[in-house]
Amino acid sequence: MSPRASASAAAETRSGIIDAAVRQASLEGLESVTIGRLAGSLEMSKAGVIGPFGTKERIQLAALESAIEIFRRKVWSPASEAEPGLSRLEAITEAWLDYLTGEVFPGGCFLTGAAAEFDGRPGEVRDAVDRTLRLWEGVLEHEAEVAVEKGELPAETDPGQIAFEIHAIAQGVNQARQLRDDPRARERGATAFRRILNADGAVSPSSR
Amino acid sequence: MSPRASASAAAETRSGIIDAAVRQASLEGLESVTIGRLAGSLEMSKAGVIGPFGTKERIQLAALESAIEIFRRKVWSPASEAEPGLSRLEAITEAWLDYLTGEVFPGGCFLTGAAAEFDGRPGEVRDAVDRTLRLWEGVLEHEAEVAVEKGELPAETDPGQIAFEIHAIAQGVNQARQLRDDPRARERGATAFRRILNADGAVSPSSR
DNA sequence: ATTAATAGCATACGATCGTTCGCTAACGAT
DNA sequence: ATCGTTAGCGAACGATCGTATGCTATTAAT
Repeated sequence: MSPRASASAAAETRSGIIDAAVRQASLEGLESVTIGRLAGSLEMSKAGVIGPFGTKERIQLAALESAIEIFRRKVWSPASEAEPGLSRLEAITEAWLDYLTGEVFPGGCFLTGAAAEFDGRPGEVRDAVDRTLRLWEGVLEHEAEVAVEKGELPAETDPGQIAFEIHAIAQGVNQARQLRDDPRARERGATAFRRILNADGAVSPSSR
Repeated sequence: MSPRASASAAAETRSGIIDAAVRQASLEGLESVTIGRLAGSLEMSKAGVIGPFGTKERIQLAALESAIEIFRRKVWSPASEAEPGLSRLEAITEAWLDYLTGEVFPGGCFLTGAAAEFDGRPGEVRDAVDRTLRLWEGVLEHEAEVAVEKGELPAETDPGQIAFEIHAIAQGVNQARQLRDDPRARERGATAFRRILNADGAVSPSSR
């Protein structure tokens, strides 16, 4: 059924298309990615672009998946090496700020953009974005839970609230950086994160 | 030069088009507003739709302006009756939560959506969004300043930081509500606002 | 050397995009 | 009653959209 020999020739084409789609979507949104413009920027025919995917929506889904993978590599991977709990949360927020204020995507956080773009439309893209953000906020909540269990955050802390606030601040940093090119965006985010994670009355001030 | 007699016949048509554009844009974004679909939903011809504006971009700008006016009426107006300073900030956050979790726009906060949609494109729409959000954050910052002067917030408070965090939380509430239909969105936002405005060590606990 | 499979191209399709053009009704002023 | 003004329509334009179809090279296996 599967001629599994060399998947490299076509696979490179495929990932080239995805990369171009991610770049285009990061700036103008996933809906504005166009087969014709992809073909132009890749110097291919339109048929050659849509061929490996079959449908524009599947190109969008592949681009989204690729952007998620980049997020995971840039934010989760470095933080996953920290101790679970508060220090991992701190590592996440730091890596997240790097990601948001760095040059990862030319047009800002891909997920945030896709969330805003598709929150009013039904479809697979919207569902995928929803699933991903739910999962990520679940990760944040879990780490906050661990931090509470370890006594690194006050016992009465609501982990879901921590997750919500961290995620909201990240959205604020992204907007400040992308729309206003605010150079203080990173510092503002860092301060807010500190305020969220150093809740007054933390039990053991022996952080680390 | 101006036959200023009755501007009502055409003006009603114009505002009907704008209303339809706002509705459409709130769900699918300003770029996805289409002359043809506007004409369909209004049972008019395409020429009749674009006529009063001349250009699609001017329809977008008019829709944006209308949405800004709605925001002002729903959020700023009620809050402007409160005392400047902390109580006005509290009134703003409360009205903002009403606005975000109510039925004002079918597709969530128009400004936030437009900001995400246009932060990667040049043009007048982007500039207008930028100007508006800057202005609004300036209002928040000013009220925080007054609150500091009045001793309602600690003297070392950074008003810009307060404005940034409030705005970020609003973005988080909007996403939680629109993408995830999270019923706790409002409560999460309210809790976060409380945390931001009740900074530990507030000087005069005689709030009002 | 021949064959089978595959990558990608050229072309074309119907739909829809934003915009333009001329026309027709209706209306207000004289 | 006539005439200018104007709101809005019908139709058409070139461009571009997503997608389908067949073909031509190239490659891998026999």
